[in-house]
Amino acid sequence: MALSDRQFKILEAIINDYIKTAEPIGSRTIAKKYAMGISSATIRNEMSDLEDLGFITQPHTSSGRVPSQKGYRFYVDSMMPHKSLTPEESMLLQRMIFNNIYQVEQMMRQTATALARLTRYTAIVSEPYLKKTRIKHVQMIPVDDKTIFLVMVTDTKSVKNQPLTLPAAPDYDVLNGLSNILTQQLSGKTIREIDRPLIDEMLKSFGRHAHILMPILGAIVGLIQDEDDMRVFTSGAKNILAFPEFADIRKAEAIFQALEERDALIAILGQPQAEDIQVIIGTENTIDILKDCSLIKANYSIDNQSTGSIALIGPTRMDYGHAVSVLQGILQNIKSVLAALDN
Amino acid sequence: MALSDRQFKILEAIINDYIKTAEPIGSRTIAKKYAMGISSATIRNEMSDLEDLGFITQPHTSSGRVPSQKGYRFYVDSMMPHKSLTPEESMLLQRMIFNNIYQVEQMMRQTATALARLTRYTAIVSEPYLKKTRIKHVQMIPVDDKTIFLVMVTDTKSVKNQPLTLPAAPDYDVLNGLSNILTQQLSGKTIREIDRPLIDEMLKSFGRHAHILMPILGAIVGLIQDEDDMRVFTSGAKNILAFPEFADIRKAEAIFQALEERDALIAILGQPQAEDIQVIIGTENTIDILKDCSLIKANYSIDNQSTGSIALIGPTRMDYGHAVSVLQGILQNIKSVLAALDN
DNA sequence: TGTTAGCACTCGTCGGGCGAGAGTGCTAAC
DNA sequence: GTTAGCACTCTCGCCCGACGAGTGCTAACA
Repeated sequence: MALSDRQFKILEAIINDYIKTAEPIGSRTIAKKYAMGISSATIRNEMSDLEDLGFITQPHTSSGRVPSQKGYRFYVDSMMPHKSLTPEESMLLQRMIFNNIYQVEQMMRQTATALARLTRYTAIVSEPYLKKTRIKHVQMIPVDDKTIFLVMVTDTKSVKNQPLTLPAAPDYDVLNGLSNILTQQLSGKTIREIDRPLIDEMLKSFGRHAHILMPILGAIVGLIQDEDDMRVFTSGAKNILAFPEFADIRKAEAIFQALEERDALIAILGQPQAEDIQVIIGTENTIDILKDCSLIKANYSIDNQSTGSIALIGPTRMDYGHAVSVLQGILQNIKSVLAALDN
Repeated sequence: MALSDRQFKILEAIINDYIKTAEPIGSRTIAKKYAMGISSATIRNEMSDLEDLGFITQPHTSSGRVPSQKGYRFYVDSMMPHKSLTPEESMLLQRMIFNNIYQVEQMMRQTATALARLTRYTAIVSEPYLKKTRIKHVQMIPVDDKTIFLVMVTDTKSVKNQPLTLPAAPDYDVLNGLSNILTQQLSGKTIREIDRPLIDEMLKSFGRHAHILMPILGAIVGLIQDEDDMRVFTSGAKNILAFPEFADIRKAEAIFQALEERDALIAILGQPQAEDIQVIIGTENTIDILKDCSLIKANYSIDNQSTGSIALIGPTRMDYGHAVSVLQGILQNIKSVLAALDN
């Protein structure tokens, strides 16, 4: 079901044009503007096929075509131009980011500002942080044969809990024993201090229940990450208003709302992923507010311990190529600045 | 030119109604809704007079009346109801502000959030800060017979200058002498350290030029405040979108832009004023972006040295009574929290 | 003299109708 | 397989008239 060369070119033209103009694009326009030596009628036939394949849609009969979510996905995966920053952009970036950096917080702010300015989208940046909350007590409680409750008390005197589904949950006595082991081994530790030897030791103590240790540790880390507050900065929220897709104020309002709430921002940034730069288009995002938006996201880390994320939010009709290149450029800068700060 | 009792009541009705509905209000509506025992025709006559007096205007012939800026000013000065917080509001406020306060920054954030939530306007809060930049050198340069240039060098090696208009500017030699006195007395000092005895001493040294000392000191303090960076928090920017007066996205955009720029925010907060709570309506504000808005502003201080501001931005059609009462309530809370933190 | 009813008038809004324009799908010919 | 041509669809902007809210003025009334 691969696209023919011509279909590819037509799809590319449609997406590029739509990214620029936000207007549905018709066969005649393509024929004229992109001069590919075929008539508009032929293009119409191809467009009809592209629509059948799900790459483009019509807002209404007898209007031009608009890329669909699948179309954008294909674009990002297979035909996005690999732009690099223009010299002006790089210089601006250097100037903005290295200007007066004397602490991480400031760098994060500047990063967010730079991202928003260069892309004209909305930037979210989370601070890399060192996890510091200490575990005090861990207790597991059986719920049913597959589920247990994990309860944790931290040195900040907060109690957190989370249900946990296991292939087969041990019974009360066993859980109690395991809870004791966990408390003994982890009490007083931050999650940074849970290292390989410690894990190996616990695996041994867990004996035949070793297989449930990692899910439990994962949950504990999650709870603490939740507890540690990570600062999040945004910039360029107002850029949203410039896009015709947000002319309806209520849509914009929902996004502004989210941008003001730390929890919402953290949810948007989500868990760090393995990939370098991730592009999440429209409803690929599970967060409802962003169903009309795309999110471009990257993570960075310092010595694999402390990680932060940077992301861009824009309409699904984003200039993905440019946004990705700016994000990459900034990522480079962050890394070098952080390295410099570390010394 | 005092208003008759009846005119007063009619104006009050118009303003209260308009604050609620954002719709021009006609004579019949007043007659029906506010049952003041006179016919709509009479009200029409009175409204015509109120319009001549400048308190209300018509968006177009044959539409209802809308309060003018002068009308709002009169309302705020003379007829604003003195509301106090509802018990729910006070409790919410207590909960929000005292919840988990362990540092000033967090309190500021929470204050901004609370203000925005309770009023549904946009809140700006600046952190109280200890001025720390030290003066190194002060030099005054004559420009013409009324104006001098004040140039200051600080220990952070930045040079700042500002024109200053005086009733009669001394000539070059005098200014030079006075500059020397200023530099001698102020060098190495922060603005916190400019106290009464020091000022008295300088007044003596200034001799017959004593009267220009205070404006000069004012300018110096201004320049340093400018230099010291003060953190500013905002909350509820998205509330702006809910007002029909900002249905035109471009207006909203300008405000969002300002809310994202620290310098703009500081300009909005402006210099601390003597008054407790200030209401600045529409074009009374010199900042262009806010010409369609009103600003309610208050300052607070710790031992008269370190001051911060809190402010609310809304459409000129604001519920001034409520906003002022919330601001007052929050001010109280800030003061007590700060006092507690101090110990 | 102040108040009111009545009336003519103004102006913005809303909905319907209409033409222009953009774009499509289909058909038939090349 | 490609293209010209054509009928058709749908949106958009425009005009127009009806409607309603509201006014100012006048004349009558207490």
